[in-house]
Formats: sequence, structure tokens, C-alpha cells
Amino acid sequence: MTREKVKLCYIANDSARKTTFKKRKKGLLKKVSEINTLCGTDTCAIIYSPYDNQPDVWPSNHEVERIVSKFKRTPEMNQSKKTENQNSFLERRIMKSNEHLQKLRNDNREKEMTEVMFQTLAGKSLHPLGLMEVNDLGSMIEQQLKEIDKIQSDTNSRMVIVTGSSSSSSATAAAAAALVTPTPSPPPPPTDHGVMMNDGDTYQAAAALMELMNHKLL
Amino acid sequence: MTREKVKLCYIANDSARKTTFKKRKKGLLKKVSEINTLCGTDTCAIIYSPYDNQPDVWPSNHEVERIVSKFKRTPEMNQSKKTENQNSFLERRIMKSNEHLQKLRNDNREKEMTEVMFQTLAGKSLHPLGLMEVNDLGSMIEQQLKEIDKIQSDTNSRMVIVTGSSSSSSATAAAAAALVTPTPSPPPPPTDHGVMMNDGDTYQAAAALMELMNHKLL
DNA sequence: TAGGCTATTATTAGGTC
DNA sequence: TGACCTAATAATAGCCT
Repeated sequence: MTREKVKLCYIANDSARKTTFKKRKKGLLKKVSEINTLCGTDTCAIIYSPYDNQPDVWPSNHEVERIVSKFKRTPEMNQSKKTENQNSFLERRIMKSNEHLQKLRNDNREKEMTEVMFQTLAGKSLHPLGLMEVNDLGSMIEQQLKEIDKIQSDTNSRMVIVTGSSSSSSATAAAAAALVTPTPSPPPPPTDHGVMMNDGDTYQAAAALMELMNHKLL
Repeated sequence: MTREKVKLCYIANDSARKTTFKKRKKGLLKKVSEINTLCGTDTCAIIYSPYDNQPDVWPSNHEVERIVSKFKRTPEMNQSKKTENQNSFLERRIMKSNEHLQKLRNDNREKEMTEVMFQTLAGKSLHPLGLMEVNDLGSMIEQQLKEIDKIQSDTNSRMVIVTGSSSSSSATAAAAAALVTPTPSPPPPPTDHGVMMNDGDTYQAAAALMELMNHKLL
């Protein structure tokens, strides 16, 4: 809207984004204020940003609550059908991708285990490997985790805990066994170790995630 | 804002007011859309007008509900800067917990590996061990993971991306191989089994998470 | 009432300090 | 950071159809 026409897409540069956000937030709230004054409407805005734990809100917390509760009371059946459709479409797609991710993860795990077993068998003894090597393994893993953490801090992120792909372990072990044994073992359904989050966590998580994604993606 | 500078007060004339409302509503929603796109925020608007029974809403009913519920859940004692302090406090605590988690994870990993190796050596094959034992191994690991999860929730932890430490596999295996084989085996550098989480996956995963969360929350 | 059409004002991207 | 500046784009009040 000035100097240069701006592309309507996520601003990759952190500080530029923040600056733009602050400016535009101000403008936006002004607009909300104006429309309410000029036209006597009940308009409110809620703005969640990565820069504040609390949302910016207009006109006031109290007012927003009032309007929101009015909104909540509104029969839900005005939801547009289109939204529904698009939503379910996305959901399906996401679910599918997620499954794929999991599969990759499990596969990876399996291969890793198998590799270790193979090597162990080849050496016939753990001894030559020794504790030192085991620790080396650990460090190596650590290193990777650190890299992930780095991404986190880079993003101002609130936080992301990276944890091992919990659900895959037993399945993997079994699968590994299957690879070693000629006997085809029925793959146990992976137990779901889904990490439980409470609502607060969820919000924070979402924020962190968004940050992470934005960084990685843009 | 054009032709003439307008006084910022309720427009008495009915049709003029309505016209202005429609124009400005359009502009406002565009602004909301833009700030969300440009800055990756979660912003929504609810507009009650005398011209419609249902509020105009942005971006969608669904989204608004999501954001609104987020808002509702927000502790009301927002304003104070104590939030800031509390924030940094939490951040520190979380960081610490995260480190601890990492350690546990690494330890866990080591044990897991060692266990597999040991079992493999003991039986020269997983066969004698049998599936039952393999599953036991799995449970044991599961237990540990649960503990990790517990720590997470204990810390109010925000969130958790569950990922295998994917990229470590081949490197790790290779290292192990190098250490085990006294013969400098030229063997082909193990094919890269590393499952790389590409950006797409990350995004998809994140998106999926978001969806899940929405579901949990609303 | 709904759309166009500008002349104007408003907003703001990119700099600078 | 953040506050200010300014060129440039964006929004829109008042008209007109």
C-alpha cells in the first residue's frame, strides 16, 4: 500500500512481519472502531499474534465477551455449506498425509533397529562396540535434536518438545523381529501413545507450531 | 475519507449509513484477511449490524468459533504485565524440562538399542525370544515414553510434535558399522534410510495437529 | 438498492535516525 | 527496538446510472 505494492503472502522476514503486524493491527482496530461509530454496529475483533500471549481485542474485553456470547447463542446452522465441504476435504487430505508421515517414521525406525541388529550380529559381540560407541550413538542423536531445538529458538517459538516417535517402538521391535525371523509375524497394531494436551497447551502448541511452520515454509 | 473528510460520528441518514456500512464491512474483512495472511495471525471479526439477523463473520463461522473459544478460555486476569513475568518464568521452566526430556530420551534410546543388541546376541537371533518378549520390550519402552509424556504435561508443556529422530538412522548405523567391523569394509555407505521430514510433511503434520486441536477444543 | 466512478483522504512499506 | 517520514497504494464519500 505504499512505496511498493506488496504481495499478499506471509512475510518471511521476522522483523518486517512484526512491524507490519503492529501497523496493520492499529489500522484494523481503527477501522473496527469507525464502523461501530459510524454505523452503530456491534463489531469486535480478536487478534491472536505470535507476539503476545493474550489476544489483542476490540473494543474491550468486556465488549468482546458480550458479542461473543451473542455469537455463541446464534444457531449454528448458518454455517455455510461450502465451508463444511472445504473443511472436510482438507481434513481428509491432512489425515492422509499424517498417516503417510507416520508410516515413514515407523519405517525409519525399523530400518534403524534392523541395522543395529545386523551390525551386532555381524560383530557377534557387543563388547567391541563398547559403551563409548553407544554413547556416540547418543551424541549423534542429541546433535540432531539440538538442530531441531535451534529451529525452535530461531522462531521465537514458544515451544516445541520433540519426542521420540513413541508409538512406533513396540511395533517396530515386532517388525524387526519379523525381518529376522522367517516366520511372518502379524504386525501388532501400533499402540497409540498420543500425547495428551490440555487446552491451554493446545493453544500454545498451535502458536508454536504456526511459528515453526512459518519459518520452515516461508 | 474522500471527497470530504467525514466526521466520526453516527450517520443519521439511513441509506447513507447502510451504504457506508456495506462498503466498510467489505474493507474491514479484507483487512482482517490481509493481516492473517501477511502476519500469520489468528484474527477474526464478528460484525453485528441492524441489517442482518446473523452476524457477518470472518474468516468463517468455524474459524471464529475456534478463535472465540480460545478467547473464552483465556484467563481474564490478562492485562497485567505479570503475564510477561509469568511467561518468562514458564519459559525457563519449560526449557529446563525440555533438557531433561532430551536426556531421558537419549537414555531411553540407548537402553532400547542396547536391549535389542543384547537380546540379539543372547539368542543369536530374535527367534528364541519370541514375539511375547519382543512385545515386553515394547511395553517397557512404552512405559518410559509415558513417563516422558507425564513430564510434559507436568510442565504445562505447551506442545509436542512427535517425530522420530529420523535422520539419524543411516549415519548412526554407519558409525556403528565402522566401529564394529575391524575390517575397514568399503561396503557401500549404507543407503540412506533416513526418512526426511520434508517441509511438506511438516506442514501437513502441523495442519493435521491444528485440526485435531480444533476438534478437541470446540 | 446495487453497482460504477473518481476525487480525496487514509493507510502503510520501506527508509532513516 | 521504536518513532517518524514520505512516496505510493488502498479505501472510500459522494455522485451518478
